[in-house]
Amino acid sequence: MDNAEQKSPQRRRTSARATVTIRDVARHAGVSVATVSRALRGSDLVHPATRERVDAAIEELRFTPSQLGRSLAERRHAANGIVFPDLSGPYYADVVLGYEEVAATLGRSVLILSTHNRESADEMVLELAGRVDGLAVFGRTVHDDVVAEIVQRGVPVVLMARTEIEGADSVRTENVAAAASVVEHLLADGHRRMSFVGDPSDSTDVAERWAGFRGALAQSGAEVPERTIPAGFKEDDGARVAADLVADGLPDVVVCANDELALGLSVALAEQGVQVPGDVAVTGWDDVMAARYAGLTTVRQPMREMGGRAARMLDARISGDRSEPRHDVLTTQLVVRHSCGPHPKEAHR
Amino acid sequence: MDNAEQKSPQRRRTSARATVTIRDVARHAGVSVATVSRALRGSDLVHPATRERVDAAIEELRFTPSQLGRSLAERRHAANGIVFPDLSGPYYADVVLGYEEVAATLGRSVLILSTHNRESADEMVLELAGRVDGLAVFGRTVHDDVVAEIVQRGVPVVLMARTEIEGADSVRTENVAAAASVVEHLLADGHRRMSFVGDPSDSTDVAERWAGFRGALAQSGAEVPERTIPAGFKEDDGARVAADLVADGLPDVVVCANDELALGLSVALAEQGVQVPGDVAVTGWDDVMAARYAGLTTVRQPMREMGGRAARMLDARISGDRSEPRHDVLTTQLVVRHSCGPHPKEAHR
DNA sequence: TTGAAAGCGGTACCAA
DNA sequence: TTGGTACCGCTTTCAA
Repeated sequence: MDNAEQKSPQRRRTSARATVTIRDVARHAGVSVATVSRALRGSDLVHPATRERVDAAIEELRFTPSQLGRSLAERRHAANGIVFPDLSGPYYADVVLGYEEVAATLGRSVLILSTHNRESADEMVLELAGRVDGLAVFGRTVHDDVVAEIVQRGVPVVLMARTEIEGADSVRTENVAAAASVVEHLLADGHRRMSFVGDPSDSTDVAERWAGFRGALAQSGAEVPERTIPAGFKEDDGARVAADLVADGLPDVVVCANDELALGLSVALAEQGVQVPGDVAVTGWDDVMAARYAGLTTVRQPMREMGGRAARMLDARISGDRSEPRHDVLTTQLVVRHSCGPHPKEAHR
Repeated sequence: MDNAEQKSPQRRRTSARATVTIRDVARHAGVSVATVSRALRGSDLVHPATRERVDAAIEELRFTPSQLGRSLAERRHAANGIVFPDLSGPYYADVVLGYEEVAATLGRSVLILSTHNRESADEMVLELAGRVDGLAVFGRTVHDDVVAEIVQRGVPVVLMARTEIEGADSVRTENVAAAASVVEHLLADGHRRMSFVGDPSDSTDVAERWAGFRGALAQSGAEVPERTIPAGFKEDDGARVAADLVADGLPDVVVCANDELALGLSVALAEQGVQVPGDVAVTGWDDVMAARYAGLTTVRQPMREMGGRAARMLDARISGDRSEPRHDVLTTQLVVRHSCGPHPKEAHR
């Protein structure tokens, strides 16, 4: 009894406590915290009458259990993370949408992190990994060893649009065959001289698209460009390419690594009096909303599904339903629009 | 002494502990947890030699401090939340981008929640509120009383694109004057009969746009429609409106509550042989990427800045730098493009 | 059915 | 400079 007295030689730091805790509820209801906890969890080891008293106390005190205390005790965060290079652009937003949607359904909150090109990206990701039960990592936002470190800590990781890493799941979209189908379509339309805009060292996706592009051209006997025209993923990058293209002489087609690039390029070309597709055909990748309105031929990717799939894969790992890694590849689809119209020479025949 | 013995009548549940704790590090380094904690926090009350031993132990054990333990002790989450009706569409993505960017800079993680139209939205938001130090809430995703409840719990809230609530900060964009400038521009182009598509009861933004629209028309002496043509915010909603519009007779202009609506409407009209802007002019709102490529006249809103602003407002409240609520209104800008070309009659003069 | 108490993994006060 | 230890708020044995 005097034990209780001895127990608090140290005062509470704040005399007026802001938050109502489970202990307050227990005291108010005249029961132990264990009972309150049980009532909270809906355990059937609580007498109905007792439960009523507890509920009343909870109501009266406007008590909300602390997620922190709960998580610490349960040793789980009930939250997943997702890491992006950059949330701008329509592409990532859709993936996050799918991810969040599924995660929410599974009772998990979602923490997002955009690494931009911050120096501190690695640390930020490691920090994030300490706040979640599972982590989705997009593209080359994080170094391989950081991912490995996270996996080793026991946090399930699913990689999106990135080459596989030991111990981590992955979801990607099909690129090689899609690139080939783009090339084949263009060839059928009479186009021959094709350039590829994008930087294969930027991402696995671009590398695969470039490989598929070259492969299909080689197989058809058409001229295969030595290298890509390097560029980022933004409209501005496309605009910059346009200038060089006009100066160096136009090919029949410019296959771009993504839609924003293709759209920026097209606009810049038009400003310089180059007609699309009349003078040069242009294709993109992703099928973002603007591509539809710009009439851009592109490859549609199931972004939202990719996000959802990632969330589900993580859930399976977290809940222990699956332990072997899994690697999914989602199919993509060529969407032919106006920007790749038949080559003039072909059309004249 | 025997006290220590008595202290563990209860075994650890897991014999092989997965996670390395601060106690392990302390033991390994031959110091107390207090010292490890100090070393961790970079306190200068640690002897260099001691610090070295601690660092070595941390390194060797690959110790990472638990965010949960830390948060519980520090009584702060170091995380902010943001609540959306729906993350789809380019609009919200940009706001999140700005929010995350600033929050990350301020050392806070970001939890996102899309309420969609889930029944359980209120509970989900309340749950989220328990995981963060501050919360940004978008539009009418959450009932007023839920917001009030969260504010009362002491969690700073900033409302975005929503009418003010006692005790919460807010960031909005200017709507009334912008709507008036749209109308004035259209009037100057010779358009007279204007319809407004959107549901004012959907959001504060739409209500204000509708009010500005009516006000400007009334002031000009032009015909003021009795009511809006109700519609949601998606392309599909626009398409549905198109059918009715054609059946009921076209006005000179259709002013839409957002871009997606306007774009969906335009496409559907074109499919029915109605020319934009020849037969009817169309305007949108937001200036999303697709609007540029579709040549849609619209009102540009600083979405990204709105997100960033919200994050900063929360930070000020959380850190106690400010206690009185603040309400920011961001300026918007009319962007004239092809879709609202001069009215035919006007053009012929 | 209930309660006491030992965690979960840190932080920070107090005393040494 | 350090160590001991009482928290932070909740969950879950174990015993009654």
